[in-house]
Amino acid sequence: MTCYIIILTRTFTNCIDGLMQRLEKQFFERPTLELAAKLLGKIFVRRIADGSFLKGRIVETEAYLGFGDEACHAWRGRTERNSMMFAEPGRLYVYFTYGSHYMLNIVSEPEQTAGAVLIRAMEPLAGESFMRERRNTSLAANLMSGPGKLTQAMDIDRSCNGRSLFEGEFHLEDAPELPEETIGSSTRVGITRSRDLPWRKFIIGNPHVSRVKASSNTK
DNA sequence: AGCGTGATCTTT
DNA sequence: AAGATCACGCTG
Repeated sequence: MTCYIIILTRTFTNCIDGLMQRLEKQFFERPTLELAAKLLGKIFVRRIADGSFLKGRIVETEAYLGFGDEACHAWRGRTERNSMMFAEPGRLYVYFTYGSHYMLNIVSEPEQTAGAVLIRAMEPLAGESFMRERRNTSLAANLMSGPGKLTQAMDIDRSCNGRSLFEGEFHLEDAPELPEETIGSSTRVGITRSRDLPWRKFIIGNPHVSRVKASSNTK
């Protein structure tokens, strides 16, 4: 009997998984700020060398726009570092900062228009032992609760810059749309220019959202 | 609250 | 060639 229930549960779970499709190109073809909110709850997936998967549910993002947003790397135009922000939506923009951290962004806006969504935090869903080893911590809420942490956990570095979410080792899995009242907005973290824009989006109350100094994660 | 870290960009 | 800045994380 117990066995039967387990099999039924498994089957049901697999069905649910089966219904959740890989996100295709059209999903990313929307304004960056809207994309930043719609990405919350979606599942970022990387297949690693041994064939297994690292998965994380996106719980915190920030929007960056080339035009009219002085906090964006591309606000003064194209340079060698920021050029991936001008690519077509659905590619990864990965850069190095503060002498030690890689930042993961998903490119938005049509080709030749700069825009991207910074992935700031994820909730680990698969591959946690791999992540624990890379992060050197045992606490789940410390694996991917920050933009530098999640790239370390998922072994994402400069070599991932420009990779596509529509082929190869990276993709996003769809997930049910979140109720609007579960999504919070705030100003972006760690910037000086254009600091008043409420372009940070997060899932209210989720323990994997990054801790920010003297600000709220509640609204 | 302070500091390591190094690539990138601006200014000389 | 030199200096400033930086979409951060860790220790204390």
